[in-house]
Amino acid sequence: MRKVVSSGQPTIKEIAKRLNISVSTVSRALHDHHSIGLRTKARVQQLAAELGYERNQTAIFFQQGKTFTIGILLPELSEAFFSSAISGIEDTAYSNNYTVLLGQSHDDEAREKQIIQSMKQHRVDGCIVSIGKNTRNYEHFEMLRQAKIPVVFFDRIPDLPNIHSVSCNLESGTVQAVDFLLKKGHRVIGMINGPEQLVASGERAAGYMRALHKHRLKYDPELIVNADLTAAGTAEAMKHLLSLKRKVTAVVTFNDYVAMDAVQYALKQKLEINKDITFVSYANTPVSSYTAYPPAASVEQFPYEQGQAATNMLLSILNGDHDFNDYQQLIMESQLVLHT
Amino acid sequence: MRKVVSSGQPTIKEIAKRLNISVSTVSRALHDHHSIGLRTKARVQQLAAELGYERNQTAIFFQQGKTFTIGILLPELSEAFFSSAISGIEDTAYSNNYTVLLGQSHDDEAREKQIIQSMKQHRVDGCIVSIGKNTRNYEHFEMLRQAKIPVVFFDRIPDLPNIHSVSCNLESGTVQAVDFLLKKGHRVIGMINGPEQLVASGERAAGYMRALHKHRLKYDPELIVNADLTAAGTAEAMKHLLSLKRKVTAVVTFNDYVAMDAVQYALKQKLEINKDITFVSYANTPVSSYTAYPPAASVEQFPYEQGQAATNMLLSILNGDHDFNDYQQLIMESQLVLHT
DNA sequence: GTTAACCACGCAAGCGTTTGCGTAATTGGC
DNA sequence: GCCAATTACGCAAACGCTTGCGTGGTTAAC
Repeated sequence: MRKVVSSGQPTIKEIAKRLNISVSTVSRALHDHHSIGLRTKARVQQLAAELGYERNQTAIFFQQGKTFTIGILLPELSEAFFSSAISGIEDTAYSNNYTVLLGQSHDDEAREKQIIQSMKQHRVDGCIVSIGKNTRNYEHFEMLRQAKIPVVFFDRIPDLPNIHSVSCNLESGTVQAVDFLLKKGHRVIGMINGPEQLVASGERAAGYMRALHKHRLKYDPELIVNADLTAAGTAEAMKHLLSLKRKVTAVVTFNDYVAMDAVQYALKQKLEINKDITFVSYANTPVSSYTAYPPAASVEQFPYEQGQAATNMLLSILNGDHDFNDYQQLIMESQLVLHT
Repeated sequence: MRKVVSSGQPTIKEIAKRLNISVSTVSRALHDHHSIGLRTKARVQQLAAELGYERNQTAIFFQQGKTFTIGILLPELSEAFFSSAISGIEDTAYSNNYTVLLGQSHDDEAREKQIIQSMKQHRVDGCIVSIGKNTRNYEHFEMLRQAKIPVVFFDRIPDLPNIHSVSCNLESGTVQAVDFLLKKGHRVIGMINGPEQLVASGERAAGYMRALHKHRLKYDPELIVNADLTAAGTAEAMKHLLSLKRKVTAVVTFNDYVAMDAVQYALKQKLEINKDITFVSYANTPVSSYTAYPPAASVEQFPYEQGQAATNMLLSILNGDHDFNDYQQLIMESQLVLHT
């Protein structure tokens, strides 16, 4: 006894039977194929409309081996930076008739792997991913490569050869940030950086050093501390910086959230913000404009635009606009935004 | 000349050929079917592992007429309230082996329709949607009903009979909010409400009136104004409220963003926040804790939990735990959170 | 020794669509 | 009036997988 799954949705076969023609003719008529007569075309299209026919995408996906779906894997959907990025990705995917499959890793490597696995099984055409901050092992991305599913990394990019990526040039933004502080007279500038293995952390550190070098100042390794981006980690980092002999008067923090946490810590230590200590950070989160003690400046990373760019890159790869081995890395310019 | 789409991915057929057994045996072996001998099971599973076999989900989706995918349609992915909700939805979908297809309407009715259409074509098993604030026409949801695709509405719920929904009891939260203001001595309390057709707006208004009634105060219709949630609309609403003869000393705003905009307007009018005028709002956006002039209190709506609840409801419907005509509406309690 | 039960597997249909190829019938050129 | 091109359509395979049914072979019960 066959289970009837039909759900009433009319199929191409239905139309064919009613019109007494073959399914192939119906299919072609629906696609406006030139080899179908005008009369039959019209009849088919009219009946299709009447029946409320809708192509069964799952059948087409299966048949074509293409899903017009892109998978997007992010650490945390609710973080402002990433949710802006999602927004940019969805917008450009949508206008190119692609849909978006979503997954969040919560910075958990195991979950990251499972999601990638799931996306692979779903046969997404490509992926856009920002890796978790604890991810050390990249074999799941290697599997995607073997399955010939292209992936564009963005923002949090793994340290791997031969990948596509979109990111912001944080080094130049950091130079701008440190320049800004130096011009305001600060000489002992701390930095609360992120986990060491993130490329983004390396870029921040590099920018920091380049700016110092430009001004012929010497670099004190004690001033850069790698934290884990939690409130507790930030507090500890601040504690370290404030314990140094040379008085730290400004701190560059990994992002606006870290900045806010750092501000909280500083306030507890009875420091006056923008007087005893000045903060500069990254992300330029919109809310910081409403904030009591916003960082004096923030490096805008254009998440929405990064999302757009990553999607466009992925789509052009899917369209076969490039050689398979032509790995692209788009680096957007970040920009320091003053909040004074 | 047949195009080779294979992409090298091994199929069930491959395994069958190599082992000289039938595809059905392989399929059953992979599913641990009892009617397959232990020896063959082992051989199949080992070879599958060696080859890196992975089931082709698109084929299964097609064959089973089920996609294990839920569509989620929201006005704006980057809004904090919704991105928390997404997070909750994705988490519970993930732990039930469902995946999530994403779309944002940008509060545009036409786009909302297109996305629903697209999800229908993608044959999602069900949908979770929060409607756009301008949506007046609900025929696209009627189409989903006809296609027997269940949909759970949440937060922004249309005024339709026979729907599933998850929402927060804003009326009680509003009563708490107005009570709070009344106890602080405010007697002329304005309200910047949302678009009239939103159920959420009605609930806020009802709560407002109920609180007044409880305290035997009479209700002045001039004090409630329906705005469009833009900064400009909020400014206009504030202008109206401040122009009234009776001096408004407190305002309940539709959400934290409206509150922030209202605060900005009040500051421009040289009003002192929490002295000349006090704000109470909804959403309890985390950032408002960092904010310069946060609302004195905010009604927490638990977006993450709402997302979880909506997903659980949808999954239980998909599991056939209910009659088809057993429409459920879950109403969660909101809770006033003081920021003092 | 017959029947029944079970075990281990193969056959083949079917899900809805696309598409290469074949085949009539009509048209046009000379 | 013959060949070629064009028009209008049908046939059937293929995509990968699941599953109802059938079929030998072995075992157990009476």
